[in-house]
Amino acid sequence: MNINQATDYGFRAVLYLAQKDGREWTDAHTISEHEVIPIRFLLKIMPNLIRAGIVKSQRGIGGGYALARNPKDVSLLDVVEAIEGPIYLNRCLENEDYCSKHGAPVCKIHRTLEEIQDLLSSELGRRNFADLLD
Amino acid sequence: MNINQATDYGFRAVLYLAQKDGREWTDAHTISEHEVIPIRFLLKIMPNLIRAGIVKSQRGIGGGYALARNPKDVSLLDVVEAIEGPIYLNRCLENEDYCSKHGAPVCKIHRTLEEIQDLLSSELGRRNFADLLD
DNA sequence: ATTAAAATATACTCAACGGGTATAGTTTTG
DNA sequence: CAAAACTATACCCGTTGAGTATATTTTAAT
Repeated sequence: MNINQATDYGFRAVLYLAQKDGREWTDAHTISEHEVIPIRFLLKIMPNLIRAGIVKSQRGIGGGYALARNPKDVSLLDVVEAIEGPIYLNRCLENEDYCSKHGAPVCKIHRTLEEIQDLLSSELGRRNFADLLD
Repeated sequence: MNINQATDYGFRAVLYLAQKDGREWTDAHTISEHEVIPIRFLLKIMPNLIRAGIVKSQRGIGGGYALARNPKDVSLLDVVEAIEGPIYLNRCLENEDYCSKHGAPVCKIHRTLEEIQDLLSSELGRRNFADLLD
């Protein structure tokens, strides 16, 4: 029950870019050094943030990455979902077929976990990267 | 970011026993059939619940499992922790050494995740198995 | 046009974990 | 003592996590 390392690196990369406030390109090497992230791993993670519209990139000399949106419009949930996909506390909340009692009218455990999952999502959605800037 | 299958089975086994309200022993075979849990896997999971003091067992003819406490005194968190161990949203919340920026005075991301983790724990702690009984 | 600096795409590795199964043993009661 | 139960330990095997390697493409400066 936790976020993975890639997501943790993603948080830190986004926070680092948020400090620049979209003014300039920052290359992977710089992010990697400041945030202590293995560079090849970082380079694999970044495209996920780009596909999610959180970050933009520029190739070639002088290129790098920058935030694509205002820090206050990027939530922790955005980053988690960009890297790990949607959050499901229990796999039966992803697909009912996973429930071995599948067909049982409504599972009380299932519903309770769903409530907690919704709470978790909304809490991650409330925190944005502007709040995280000192 | 989810609970594992063993924990889901654990929830269901405990809920099933809660319905019996500690009055009698229920053997693994019966739980396995009613809750559609592979019996050998169930037999591996149960000792975790026993070590946590949630369930008690009796060997021999007529034996089986029963709740060791009142259903209202068993929370979802109790079962999660019995089977998966403590909840850590991020591994740096388990041990600071996992933070590659280890030594950074205080990480804002770390602190925010901790808040959310505490919320999640308390929410899982609030729901007990008496509530889950129809 | 060429070169160098960047990101991108794809594939690979390797250990750990998830989800189970198998075998052998112990306790209890009849 | 035999049968019914739980217990302990060890194995299996596919997937995921975390990261590395190689080759390619885009871009800007010269």
